[in-house]
Amino acid sequence: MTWGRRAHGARGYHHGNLKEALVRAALELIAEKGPAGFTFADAARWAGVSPAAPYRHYRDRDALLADVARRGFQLFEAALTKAWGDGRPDALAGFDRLGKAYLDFAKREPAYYSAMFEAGVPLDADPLLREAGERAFGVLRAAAEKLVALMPAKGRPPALMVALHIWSMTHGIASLFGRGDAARRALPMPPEELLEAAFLIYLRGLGLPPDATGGHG
Amino acid sequence: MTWGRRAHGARGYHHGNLKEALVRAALELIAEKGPAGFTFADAARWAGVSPAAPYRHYRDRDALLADVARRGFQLFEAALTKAWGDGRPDALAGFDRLGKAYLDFAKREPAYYSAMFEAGVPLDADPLLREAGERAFGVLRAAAEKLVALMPAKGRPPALMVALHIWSMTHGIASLFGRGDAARRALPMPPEELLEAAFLIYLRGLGLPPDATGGHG
DNA sequence: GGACTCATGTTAATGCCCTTCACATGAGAT
DNA sequence: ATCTCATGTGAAGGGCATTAACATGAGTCC
Repeated sequence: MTWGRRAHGARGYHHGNLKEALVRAALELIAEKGPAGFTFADAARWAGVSPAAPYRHYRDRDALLADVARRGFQLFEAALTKAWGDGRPDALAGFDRLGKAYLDFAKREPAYYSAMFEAGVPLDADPLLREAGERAFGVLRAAAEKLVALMPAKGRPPALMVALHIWSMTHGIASLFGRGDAARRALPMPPEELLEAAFLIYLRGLGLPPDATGGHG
Repeated sequence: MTWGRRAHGARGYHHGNLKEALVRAALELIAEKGPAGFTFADAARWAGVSPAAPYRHYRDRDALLADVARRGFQLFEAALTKAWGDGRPDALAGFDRLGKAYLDFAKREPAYYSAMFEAGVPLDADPLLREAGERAFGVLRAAAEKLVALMPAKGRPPALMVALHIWSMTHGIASLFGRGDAARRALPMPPEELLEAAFLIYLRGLGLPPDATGGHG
């Protein structure tokens, strides 16, 4: 009962910043027990308020989850944008950082990642959520545009398709092997290496200049 | 209350086949409301028994879910094995069927697929579950062995890595775009085409004989 | 300053679900 | 016919989701 009244700056009757506290609580609880084992009442308890208080800020548990997912997509977009670094010094290097940033996000922010991709949050639930997700994907797509521009125009694949391939591969690896949790499969190599090798093979299949790939995997 | 007493062959006090009925109920309910919106009590109601009855067959809700996942992996393995067809007439054709069978399973058996990959069932929970999952993956791995055997020994990639790449890519596509549900993203092309194109590019990147790929995507 | 208003919290209450316990039933063994 | 045990029932305790009625206090308007 005395956990955070002063520590977090909470006051007496009114919390003052309950919405943010609920989001933090959700992240803690999701990271701890998975998206399924997170309850609205838990979040309220964690924030030090009564079980009914969260309803003043979120319509229901799913709305809170959707908000967490939306914030996650924003952070995700920022991380991807930073990693891409406008494709410098070249698109290949940028792509490599992009993939690592994706896996890194899944590993370092498993709670956000769960909410974004595994919690079964319907994207239609919130237009803001859908938009945030599409903006994050937009980074991948813009990167793919620059990547295919390296290729000779003849036989150049659609950038959207390339972006979807990269996304699928990376998400597949993150989803199957991404977290060190006990719930996931074991791997004979780190996920980053698995992904990097896949990138190199895929890019070679696209006909990208082999000299820029730094040799072999 | 009268829905299935006779229709499903259930008797009076004793159901007679409750375990199977619970599995079917779980599949129905997961398909309908997702793995999260499935409750033990619902399954009991669906089977026409009291809420306490399922506990005679499963320790708890998660155990039922794990059993559904285990059965799913068995069906999955059978579907993949059949699709692979021992790599005839060649490994490329077999691989193509394998990918389609993977997506097809995700689409036709969303309830099984959810339980297997998205319900957060810990693989450690049941040794039988883990084994079933590994046997299903074994089909992919055996196929990858035959595939890399087509390549010149020099620079031949590890078959396990190839299997993991294929698995990740396919799972990524299935997970992100696989089902027609409203909860998933829209695609400018059917997932099967997206996957097939990725296969072709990836195999070309591996240096597989281009003439066997049938031209381009 | 004092009263008003409204966002934000609380308590209480309902209904559902999870889980366990004591008890009931009936199918198969002796 | 009786015994036994797997299987099912009903009731009960505890928790969560959700709503309704009420409480608090921060900001606003005189």
